[in-house]
Amino acid sequence: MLNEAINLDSSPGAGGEPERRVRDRGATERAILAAAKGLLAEEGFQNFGINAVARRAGCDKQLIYRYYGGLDGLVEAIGADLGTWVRDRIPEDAGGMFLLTYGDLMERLALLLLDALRNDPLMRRILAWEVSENTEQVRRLSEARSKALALWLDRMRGSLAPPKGVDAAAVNAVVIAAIQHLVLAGSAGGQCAGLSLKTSKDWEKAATALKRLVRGVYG
Amino acid sequence: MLNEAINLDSSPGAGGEPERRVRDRGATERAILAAAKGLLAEEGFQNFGINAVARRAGCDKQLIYRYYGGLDGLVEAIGADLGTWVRDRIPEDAGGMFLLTYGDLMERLALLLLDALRNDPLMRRILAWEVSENTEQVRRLSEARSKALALWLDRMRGSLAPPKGVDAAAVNAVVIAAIQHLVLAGSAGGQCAGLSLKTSKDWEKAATALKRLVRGVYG
DNA sequence: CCCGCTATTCACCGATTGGTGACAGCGGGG
DNA sequence: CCCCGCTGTCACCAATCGGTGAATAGCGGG
Repeated sequence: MLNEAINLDSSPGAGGEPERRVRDRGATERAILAAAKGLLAEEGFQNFGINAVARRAGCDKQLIYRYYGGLDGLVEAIGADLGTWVRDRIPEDAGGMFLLTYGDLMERLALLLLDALRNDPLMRRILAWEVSENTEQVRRLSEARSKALALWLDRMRGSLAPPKGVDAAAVNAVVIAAIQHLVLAGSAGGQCAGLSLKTSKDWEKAATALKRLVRGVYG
Repeated sequence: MLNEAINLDSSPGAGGEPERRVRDRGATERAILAAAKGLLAEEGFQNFGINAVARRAGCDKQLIYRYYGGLDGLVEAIGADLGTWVRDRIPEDAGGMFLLTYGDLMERLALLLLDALRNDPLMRRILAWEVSENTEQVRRLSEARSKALALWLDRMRGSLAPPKGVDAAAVNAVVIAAIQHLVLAGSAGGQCAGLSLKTSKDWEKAATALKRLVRGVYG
C-alpha cells in the first residue's frame, strides 16, 4: 500500500522529520490561528483564504470550517486576539508619567504609535485591508482594531485633559491618520508624497515633522 | 439554429437593445480603457482582472491582450491617463493668486487636495492599491499618480518659497499623508480613529483640524 | 465584385478558489 | 471487550482565473 510506504518514511526509525502530529484539537486550533495571523502579516490580505491558511497550518481546510466556522470566524478570532496588542504595548510606567502638558503627551503618543505600527506588520496589513474593502469581515476586524487602539490611547493618556478651544478629537484623528498613512506608504512603497521612507534617517525626518505639527497645535 | 434565434432577437426589427457594435479599433480601445477605469473606481483593485474588464467593456479579453499587451499594459495606460488629472483640476487663475504667506498657500492646498480626493473614486482606489500591494504593476501606477500629484502641487504652489527653519518637504508629506488616509478611511469605513467621517459636518471638523495643524507650523 | 487584411469572437487549457460529503484511525467509556 | 465519537484526511464539486490558438466576420482597396 502507499500508506505503508508513507508510514515507513515517517516511522520513528527514519529521520523522523515529519514529526507525526498528535491528535490535539487545542494545538491544532492554535496552529490554525497562528498560521492565519502569520499569513496575513507576511502576505497581506490579497491571497488570504481558506486554502492558503490550511496549507500554512499544515492541516486540512475542513478543520478550519469545523473549529472556526469558516474564514469569517477565523478573522473574528484574529480580531479578538488583537486585545493582547494593548497588553503587550503598555509600558509598566504607563499613564501621565512626568509629562506636564497635553502637548508633551500627544507628541510622545504620536511617536510611540509611529514606532509601534512600524514594527507591527499584522496591524499594518489589517489597516491596509480596512481602507481597501468594506465587507462585513473587514468591518468586524476594523472594529476590533479600532477598539484596541482607543483602549491603548486611553491607557496611555491617563487623565490629562485637552486644552479648551481646540477640537482635540478631530486634531488627534488627523494626526493618527497621518501616522497610519506614513507607515502604510513607507512599508509598501518606501515613500510618501515625494518623501523617502526607507532609512531610519528618513523616518527621523518624518518624526520631526510630525512633532512640529503636534507642537504647533498643542504648544 | 440557436444563432438564428439570437440574430432574430438582435435584428433591427426587434428592440435593438444589443446595439450592434461597429468595427472600430479606436473606439474599442477607448471602451476598454474606460471599462478598466470605471471598474477600478467602482469595484476596487480586488476583483480587477482581465476577465472583469473584458466583461464590462463588452468585448473579448483577447482584445485587451492585442491592444494593450495584457493587464500590465492596460494599467500603464490608466497611469498615463492620470496626466489629465492635473489638467482637469487646475483652476484658470492658478498659481499664487493673492495668497501672501506660505501658510495661506498650504492651507488652501490642503483643503483643495482633500476635496479633490474625496470626489475622485479612481484616485482613491489607486491610493488604496498602492498601500496594499507592491507588485511591479502597482509600482508603475503609483509612480504615475505620484508624478501627477507633484505636478499639481507645483502648478498650484507657484514660486512661493517655504519659510526657513522648517523641513517643508517633510511637513507637507505628513500633511498629505493625513489627507490621504482621512479620505481613504472615510470612504471605506466612514470613520478614522474614532472621528466619524460621513456627513459634510464631519468633514468640516476634519478640515478645521487640518487647517489648525498647517497653521500651527506655517503660521 | 471579390479578396485580403484585420477586428472580433469562440473554444479550450491548466491552475486555483471556496465548499462539502465520505472515509480513516485513534481513544475513552459503556 | 467493543463500539461510538472525535480528530484528521482525502476526493471531489462547480466556478473562476489568466492565457492562447484557431476560427469567424466585416470593411476597404484592387
